[in-house]
Amino acid sequence: MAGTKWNNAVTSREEQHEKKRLAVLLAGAKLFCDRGYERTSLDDIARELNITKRTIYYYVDSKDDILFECMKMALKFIDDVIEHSSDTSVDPLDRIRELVDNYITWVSTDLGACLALIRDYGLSDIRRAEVRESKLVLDKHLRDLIRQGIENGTIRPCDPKLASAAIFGTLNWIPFWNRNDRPTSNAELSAEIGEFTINGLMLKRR
Amino acid sequence: MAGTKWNNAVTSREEQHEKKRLAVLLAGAKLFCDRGYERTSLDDIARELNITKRTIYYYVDSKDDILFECMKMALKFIDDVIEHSSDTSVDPLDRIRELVDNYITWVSTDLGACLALIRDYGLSDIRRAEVRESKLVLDKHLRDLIRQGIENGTIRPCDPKLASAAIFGTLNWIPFWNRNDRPTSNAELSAEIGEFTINGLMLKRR
DNA sequence: TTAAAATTACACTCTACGGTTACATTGCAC
DNA sequence: GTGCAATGTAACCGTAGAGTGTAATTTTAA
Repeated sequence: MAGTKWNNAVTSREEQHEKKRLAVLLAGAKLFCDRGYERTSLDDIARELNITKRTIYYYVDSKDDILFECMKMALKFIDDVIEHSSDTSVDPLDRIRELVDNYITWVSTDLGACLALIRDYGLSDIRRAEVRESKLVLDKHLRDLIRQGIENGTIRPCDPKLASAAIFGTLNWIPFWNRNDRPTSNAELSAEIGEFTINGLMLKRR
Repeated sequence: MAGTKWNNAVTSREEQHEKKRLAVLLAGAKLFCDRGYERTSLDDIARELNITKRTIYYYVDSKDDILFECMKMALKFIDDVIEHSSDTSVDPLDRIRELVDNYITWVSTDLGACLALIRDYGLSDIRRAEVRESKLVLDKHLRDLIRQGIENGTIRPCDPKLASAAIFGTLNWIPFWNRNDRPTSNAELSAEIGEFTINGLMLKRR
């Protein structure tokens, strides 16, 4: 029964446990994004998975945990993004472009959207600090790239902090308007939003 | 006593009533923005104003009402913005610039920030539709300006819908990161974010 | 086959909060 | 100085939802 409900291949017990735990977190992420953290009950999540609330507690300790684990997973992606745009032989502007593309793809998933859509009010102070710290790391990274581009001469002189905020604004805003039945494709987002941000940074040739 | 608490000048009863009602709404807006709608209790709002919950109900019918009235007030500003950028003798790009500046100023207030920060989940279907409609009107207006700029030749060819979304992204994101003890000034925001958005739209001369 | 793991059923506690009420009290406006 | 508006006090109700305890049942890896 459980096998069919959770739709898992036959694997070791431990693997299955991890998979099911993940399913709980993902269902949470989806619902949190769709209707907000506070307005999502554990029964909602249970219903989404065709299980009982009690089972959820078999995999996580609390509702807060679900949110926090989602955010932690989402934030782990940041390492990858930074990694992917850290080849110093590539022009900063191109590295920014790649970062933007990766971020667009990520923020279009339920897990990624959590970072933009869900405020961190519900988290404990320590956890909130942890989340904010991770976000700040990425922000710092982008600011650095912008700074390099300015020195480089490819990016117009500007305040890297505010330019970074502007870019993350366009990116984080995507799930606010693009979560619907007929979302704009990532390719299109990348083409238009990507172009917009790069253009916003670029030096005008006169 | 009431006079000191609410800090009102001596005026007619009706005026005072309206003023105090407004104070309730503004206090609500502030707290909703600071800690989220769901996490703000009516007692919180009452405490903020040094009054009792009972008094709040003397001015509004429900918590929902507070949010809705805040949003309605915030959205009324949209008419002004559209009005202010409707002088067809001015270049579309300049009109966009003015719209951006006005929006930055507005979104930096508690009331304006409501529009960006607070999701409309809590509202009834009718009210939510009303809010979304108003937002859409502004969105359409910006898209129009962009379209005109493209025809004009001052704005590079792009999808007006996505360009508009990108711009509102940078703008709406401001209260997400700039609500703190030492916020970046509107002037600076306007200079940097404004420049960024305009630059993002502009045609590059090669 | 079997023991452990996974899941359910379900009743239950506890708390927070929205919303309401009755009544008393204050104080302004005319 | 009287009457109404405004506010306070202090209960109270109802509900929703997080989280728990436990026993029974089903599933499944070994």
